[in-house]
Amino acid sequence: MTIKTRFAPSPTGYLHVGGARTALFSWLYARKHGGQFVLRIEDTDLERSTAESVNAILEGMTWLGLEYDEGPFYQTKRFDRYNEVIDQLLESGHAYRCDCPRERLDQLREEAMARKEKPRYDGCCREKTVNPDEPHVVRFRNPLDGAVVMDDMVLGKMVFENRELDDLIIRRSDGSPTYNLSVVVDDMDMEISHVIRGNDHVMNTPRQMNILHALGKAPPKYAHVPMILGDDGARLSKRHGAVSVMQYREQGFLPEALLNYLVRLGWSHGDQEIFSLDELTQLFDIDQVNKAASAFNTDKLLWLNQHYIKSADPARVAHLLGYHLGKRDIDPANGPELMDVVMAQRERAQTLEEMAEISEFIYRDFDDFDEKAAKKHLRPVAREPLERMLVALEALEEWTREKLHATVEQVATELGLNMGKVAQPLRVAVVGRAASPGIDDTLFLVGKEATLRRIDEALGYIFDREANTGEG
RNA sequence: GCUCCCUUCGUCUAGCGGUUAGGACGCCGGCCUCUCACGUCGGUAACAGGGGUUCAAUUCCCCUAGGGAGCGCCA
Repeated sequence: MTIKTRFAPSPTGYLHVGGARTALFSWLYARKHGGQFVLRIEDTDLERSTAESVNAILEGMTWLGLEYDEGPFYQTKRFDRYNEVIDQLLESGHAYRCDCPRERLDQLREEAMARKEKPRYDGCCREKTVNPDEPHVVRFRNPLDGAVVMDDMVLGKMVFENRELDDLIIRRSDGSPTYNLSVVVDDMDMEISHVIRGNDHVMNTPRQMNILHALGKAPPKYAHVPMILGDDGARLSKRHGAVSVMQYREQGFLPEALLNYLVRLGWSHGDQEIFSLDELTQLFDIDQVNKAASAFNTDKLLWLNQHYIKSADPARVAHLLGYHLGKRDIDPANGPELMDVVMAQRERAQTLEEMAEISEFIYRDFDDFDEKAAKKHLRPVAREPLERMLVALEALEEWTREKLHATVEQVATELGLNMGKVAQPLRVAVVGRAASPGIDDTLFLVGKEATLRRIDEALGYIFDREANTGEG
């Protein structure tokens, strides 16, 4: 059997992490088995589907690198086919027209709830003959007894009693097909062998299997993957911040980090945490996926992201960093080689956004010293080391890390101080705060001109402080 | 309310009848060190509860509790 999976989002919002993981699982499953992966846009809800959402989903898939072999298919372009199937069902008696007014349906629901029963359609029109020219919907004639058995690849064997199911609408009064009908037709026509989807679809499965059965087709294999919960264990929602995959890019995450994080939510391979896509296509399997929902933990994602920032090709990281610097109105061309910045900062940043932030000092003078840092390091005792550094650096002809390191070391030795006593005031003077890459890297990246200017500024600051407090 | 599903450290998880219940993130501490990090070493912390089955249950069964999903002319 040739393996074919699909990812079928509805374009009513952005691609979120839950959808992305489902897509990843489907993609991996297809890749692992040398099969095909299909992208299908489920836009039968004309009211809520938008072109922006379609673009956002396509963009998200591209960013993640989940390329599809077929599609994107749009259900709105297949209405004729769905109607053909509905008519076929009508003809064979597996479906019937229903003209129950909405008010009656609402009332039915309320009454059932009041009786503490599950709200279901009562089958009122099952045996009625409804005029096709009058307003009506088409319902699927679900079997009244018996049971549907689904052998789910993650949930295991599940049995649904037909009497728990009601006659679902498969064609709306406006003539458009509904979800449960169109998925069945599409999965059938596109020869999807494995339906991998979110847990929220479990209850649809027996209905879809019944429709398939009425059509005389064998059902595909199903795998219902658990939901992803928010940091707080509650259902993931907009309240949790970045739920859209593209927001993670904006925040400076690498796609491989997000993918690696997502695949470990519900799936594992022994104690291994880091997986390349190649490894995953070898190791992943859907029946090892957990049944229980899992909570999204941003701290772990950050850890993975830093791991990938550290191990990714610096040239690529540099390119990406350029984008994030640009968001801060910084033109990387007006500074050192971006690669040098990356090499100096990649062990200090968990995201590219953070890397851009902590690298600002390289490109422009800061407005104020960090209060705590200045208080601690820009004290009168630091005046002499800084004055000496100023002179020594001014005289330095080769602005290299080696020379810079030697200079700092020499000044420290001359004054009988340890490195820290010189490097820290110098760091605060040049960076504005107490944390930065090694002092030689820091000075190298800032450049001679800005370094001298900022040391001078810092000396002025110390001078003012001495004058004001009488410290000394 | 009804139907179905789930339940190991705070979080992600390993475990598939006999383990000092393992790893990872986080957190705490040591080392490294010019700062911050990185790295490294160590520590903290879990089988939801109750019944069975068994020589033996985290592992199998049942019940309870808690959590989730579904119950649309949404997907």
